[in-house]
Amino acid sequence: MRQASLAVWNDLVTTLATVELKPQSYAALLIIDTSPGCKQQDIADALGIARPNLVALIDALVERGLVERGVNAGDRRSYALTLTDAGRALLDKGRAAHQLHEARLAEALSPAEAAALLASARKLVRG
Amino acid sequence: MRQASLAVWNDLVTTLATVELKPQSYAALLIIDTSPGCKQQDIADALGIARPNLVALIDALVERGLVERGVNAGDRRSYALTLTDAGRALLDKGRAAHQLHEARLAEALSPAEAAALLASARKLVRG
DNA sequence: GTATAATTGTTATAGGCAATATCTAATTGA
DNA sequence: TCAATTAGATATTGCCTATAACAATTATAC
Repeated sequence: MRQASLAVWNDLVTTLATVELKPQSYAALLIIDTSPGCKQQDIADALGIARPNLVALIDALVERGLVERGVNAGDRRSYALTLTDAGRALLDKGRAAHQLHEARLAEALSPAEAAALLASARKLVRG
Repeated sequence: MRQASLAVWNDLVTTLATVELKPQSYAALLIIDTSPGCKQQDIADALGIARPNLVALIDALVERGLVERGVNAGDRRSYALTLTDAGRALLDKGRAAHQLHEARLAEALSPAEAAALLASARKLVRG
């Protein structure tokens, strides 16, 4: 099971790499797109990593002109993260790559199998 | 799915920790018990890790008096790894912990679900 | 209303795990 | 016999994550 998870993960990594994204960068873009103006902390929580390790990740996205650290009027401690046009464009490419990855999984597993797998996975996460 | 794999893995880690074993140490003991006199390389291959990283692992097991590096008459380059009595005793405790872990999984998943999960996992590893 | 606590982002640092390069000793094979 | 291969070991590197400590800002308690 661990091997399977790793195999799927590696496929996702290589697929996203075609658009110069890592799973974490892609996930961060997705979150910022869904919740514009969110804080870095929100992303760290969603990704399940510690705050310090997020700084470099966001740094890289800002440096590539994909994300902007705007000022948050209500709380000047935190940034209001938003996607740039370039960020939205790359996110679309990332989504396409992601779908490619999912399609590859669909070749290996029938829809019923995939659904059962996800259901079992969820039970294991809870339990 | 990645989260599920991680959750299961973490449960195994903490369960084995109660007998002072890591998954890799436990696996190494299992392999040596199954194939007494095997080489370090065999274990590295089985564990899927590089040879240099195995040295410290075996070092630790030898230092704890669980494993012995015997001479291999036929090939003096390699060691003939064997379990000591203490190693066999701890391996038994490890097996008990492992079964506890499996029992905990069985609470979350029915036998049919578990079988389906494993079948899907195998397909994904191949594909 | 001020003092204390908590939060946000940041830096520096350390630990765990895996990979590569290189070395010695020993074995195999042309 | 000499070159190539193999086993183990050491050193080094990189990647990812976690912790500690800090400045700035906000929230809470008294």
